[in-house]
Amino acid sequence: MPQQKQATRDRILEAAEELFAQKGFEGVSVRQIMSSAGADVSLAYYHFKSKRDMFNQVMLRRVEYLNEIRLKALEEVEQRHPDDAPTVEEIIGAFTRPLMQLLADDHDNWSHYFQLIAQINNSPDQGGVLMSRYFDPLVSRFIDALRKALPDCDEADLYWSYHFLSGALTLTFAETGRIDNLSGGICNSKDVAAINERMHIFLAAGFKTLCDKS
Amino acid sequence: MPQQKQATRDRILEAAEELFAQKGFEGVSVRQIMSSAGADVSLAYYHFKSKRDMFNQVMLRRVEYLNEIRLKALEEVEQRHPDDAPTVEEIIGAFTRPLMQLLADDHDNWSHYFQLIAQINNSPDQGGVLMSRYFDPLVSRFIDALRKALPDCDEADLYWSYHFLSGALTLTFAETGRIDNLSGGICNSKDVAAINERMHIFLAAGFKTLCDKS
DNA sequence: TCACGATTTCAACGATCGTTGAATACTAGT
DNA sequence: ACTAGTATTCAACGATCGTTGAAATCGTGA
Repeated sequence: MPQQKQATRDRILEAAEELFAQKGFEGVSVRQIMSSAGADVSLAYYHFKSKRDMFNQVMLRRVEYLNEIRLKALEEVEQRHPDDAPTVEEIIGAFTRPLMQLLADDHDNWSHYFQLIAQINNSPDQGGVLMSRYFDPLVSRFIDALRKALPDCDEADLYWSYHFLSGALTLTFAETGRIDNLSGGICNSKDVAAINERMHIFLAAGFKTLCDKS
Repeated sequence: MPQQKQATRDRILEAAEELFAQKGFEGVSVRQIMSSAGADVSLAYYHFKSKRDMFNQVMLRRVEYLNEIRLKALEEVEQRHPDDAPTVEEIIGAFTRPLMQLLADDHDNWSHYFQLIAQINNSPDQGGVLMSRYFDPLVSRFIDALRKALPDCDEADLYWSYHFLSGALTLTFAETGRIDNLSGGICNSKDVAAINERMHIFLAAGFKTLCDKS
């Protein structure tokens, strides 16, 4: 694809990503997206088949890279343990820290993408199929690692633990500002460092306790 | 309000609740809601000021009862401990079990309301202010109880722990079916008993571990 | 039985929606 | 400079959106 066309396409996708993340798929019109991208409405249908196709391309644009760096983080942790299994904290850290790092770098507007994922993960309509489509291969790989770290864990406990992790993680992505209100300013939704210090500790404790309950 | 009018209003609110929960505020038209309620479009504007007002009434209809039974559950737990503080597990159980009980009873379509809350909690646009408006007084009351149960806990740790709890809880409400796919059928999104056995264990462990990390 | 107010229906408003085909501007190779 | 194809703009389609005012129907007390 020529450089210029690619640049326009990316501008559209970035505008779409931000607006979809804020207002949801139905809450934004193609006109609003194209206006925010500084282009004519009908140009959307030169670059994409439909609004839904545009949404799919927004998702696809980043998901491959995301799964790649998280898999690499897991492999690095595993290579540090050639004989035994990594700890639960290490595995969960490999799952969450690459994302936190992208947020902390404040590059390429990753926060918008994560906000979009937060909405999708919690949408009863299509959330299940979309999240499974994009993330289940990677997640299964992480669950395999966790199973080795928790060899006596019941399978259902393992999956439910991941479910709780997923909820905690994606609410963090949403950056709704609620914790700011609730805590009276003690906490800040966008304080990545504060989250990075705490999330894997909280979640690893949940995993270990639930999976040892028998 | 006359009985008949109230009945129609409730039919509209129930249809709106279900559709808002599935598709979001912008994803559903007033015509769809009224058609699902079996009434004329313009009747919506006899009973409500606007679509947004209808949405607010959907929220308000249940929130008072919800906060009431959860507060009562907390007070019961506290009365069982006249001298010391309740355990973290007990407090979190008082926070989550009344909701699980409503789901288990399968009465009055509470699942739709909870799905709606899941979406709102994770919506970057208005999620923070809406959740704070409806739930922060009750949540502050629970955090007070947790502070007593964890007297050495850092304030930020306490609030972040609640944040992770909130994410895990509301993703459970969403019932997206993702855990069904991911686990290959081992887990079921709607299996309230399975959740009830696990959630408070996972979350209480997170609270206790994070708040004792110092 | 009648009348009156409360509830519901009918018909339509302007605005905006997603989408399309034709016309225009641009860019690269000759 | 000319041309061919690529990228963008213009104008408009029918459908649906939230909302409204007036007409019709209903239930109720006189």
